[in-house]
Amino acid sequence: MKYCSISEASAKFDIPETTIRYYEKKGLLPLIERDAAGRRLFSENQIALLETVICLKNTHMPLSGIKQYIDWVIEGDSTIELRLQMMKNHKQAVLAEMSLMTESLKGIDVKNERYTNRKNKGEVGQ
Amino acid sequence: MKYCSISEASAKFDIPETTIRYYEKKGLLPLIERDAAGRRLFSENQIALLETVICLKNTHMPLSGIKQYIDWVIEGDSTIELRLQMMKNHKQAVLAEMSLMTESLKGIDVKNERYTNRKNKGEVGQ
DNA sequence: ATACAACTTAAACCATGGTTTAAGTCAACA
DNA sequence: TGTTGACTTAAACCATGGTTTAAGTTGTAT
Repeated sequence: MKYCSISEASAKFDIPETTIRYYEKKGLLPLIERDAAGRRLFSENQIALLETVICLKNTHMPLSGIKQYIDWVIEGDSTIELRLQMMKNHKQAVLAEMSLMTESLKGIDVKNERYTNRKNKGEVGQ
Repeated sequence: MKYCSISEASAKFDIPETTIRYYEKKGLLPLIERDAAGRRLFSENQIALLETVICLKNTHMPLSGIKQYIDWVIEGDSTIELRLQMMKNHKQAVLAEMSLMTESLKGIDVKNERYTNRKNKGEVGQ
């Protein structure tokens, strides 16, 4: 199996090494191996897990939630139903958040149009 | 003109009164009037401004950015171009963020499908 | 008139998600 | 051999976005 260093993992996902160490300390990246000098060695499995962590982070799951998910991964196949349910709930939350963002963007656009109109008409206000 | 109390504003937008006071303190809600007892009175204009603040917050603009925007609103029509440009940039940032969220959701889905397959096939792994 | 709910303030406190610092270890190259 | 650069650690520090606390004022209902 191919291993990679923390600097390679950092470059691969464009996140600081400090953040990777922080995630490990928080329990989001368990079971990372070390070389003779104590340096982290990321297996392909660990890289896949880190990618999952990043996907969950990108969709605004709190680190505590990500940790719960990772704990279930470590626990094994008995937790697959729990994980699927968690992901289902999370996906709904993300879609709701994106809806809110879309609605809020619309609200902002409405004001922008007012500005643009005012610019041409010389009105005053917010 | 119709005025409303902090509790009415709080109810209208479903945000805590403490948060509204915090926003005022941070300069996001300037020029709020007071009654004889020193209580906040929100004019329709203020309510519209609060709605803008909330739209910007919902789309993850930092409070410091929202304050800049509000400062420009207060400054008057000479800042309309600046505001339009800011909103244009912000909108691009929000669309990029939503893209990343959508991509990350896909990444999560791929893993979920693997789980579902494994559940049926009895494989092992993340 | 008195009790209650709703309001006021400034300041301390809190959670989240990192980042920075200080001190040290190690491998490889000149 | 020594110095350079990448790595290690624990712990302190930081920014953001509020929330809570403590102490006090006000308006309305009984």
